[in-house]
Amino acid sequence: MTVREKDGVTLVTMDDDFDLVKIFECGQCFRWNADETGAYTGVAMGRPLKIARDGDAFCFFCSRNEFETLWRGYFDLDRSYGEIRRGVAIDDYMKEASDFGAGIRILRQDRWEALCSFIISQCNNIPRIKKIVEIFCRCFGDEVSYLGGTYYTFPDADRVARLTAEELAPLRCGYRAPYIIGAAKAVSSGELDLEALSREEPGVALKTLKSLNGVGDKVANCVVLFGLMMLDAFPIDVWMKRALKEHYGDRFDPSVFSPYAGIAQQYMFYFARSGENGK
DNA sequence: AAACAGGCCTAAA
DNA sequence: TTTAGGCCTGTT
Repeated sequence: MTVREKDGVTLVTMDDDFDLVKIFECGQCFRWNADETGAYTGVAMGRPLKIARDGDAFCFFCSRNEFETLWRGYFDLDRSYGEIRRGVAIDDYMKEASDFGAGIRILRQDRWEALCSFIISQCNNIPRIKKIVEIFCRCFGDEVSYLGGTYYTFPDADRVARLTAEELAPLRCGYRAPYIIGAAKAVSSGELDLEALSREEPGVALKTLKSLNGVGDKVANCVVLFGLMMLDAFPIDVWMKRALKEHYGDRFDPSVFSPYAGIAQQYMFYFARSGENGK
């Protein structure tokens, strides 16, 4: 990887898996959107960012300093996903799935945002999740100007903890509203310390998250994987259930992919969902 | 129009 | 420990 700043933007050449479309469309995040040129813009950790492909490099529309302090970690650029990808290709099916998903990386997302987003995700499809999250940020996040446009940060837990379910009505997120507020109160009060949780064993983190009302096994595993960056977590949704049953029968032990079961899961999930159009 | 969506909760076997 | 029904809302 080479990094150089030029005319106020940062150009990065990647020597490892890095596919913008796959990273942002594989279902792990909800706030990145492509424009007509294929460039993606999103907001994470309170900062907006645009990324465009530029020949064999990627153009990050931020200073080199911001790239190094924020985005390098966010995109997990110091881990070799190519190596992990080849490692989880344990059979013909996983070889096909991991080839198909080559370029995916797991984003080091904000912990609270991940918790909140995956609570919203339950029993919803991606377009609707994105819509709800966007309204949420627009209503309760902070306004940020960037490249001539207006963006909104993800509202922090303290802010959300002071809201009522009625105030969340514009989100049209239904029965998930009290779940969101409950989680916000837990985080805001300090009763739930996500930062500390990220240093615990995955099993402890899982159990702690599941003690929240509205957080079950699936959502908790997503938060552990995408929010706490524990790459061995293995969320199983309906797509994964189908794929696992079809290729491995009724019993399956994700520890065959350890310590990267979560990444294997993402290849499997993205591959399984690839038949769906538009969603 | 009724069923379903990237679940979860509760009640009941 | 597993299963059924209900839940907000939007789409098909």
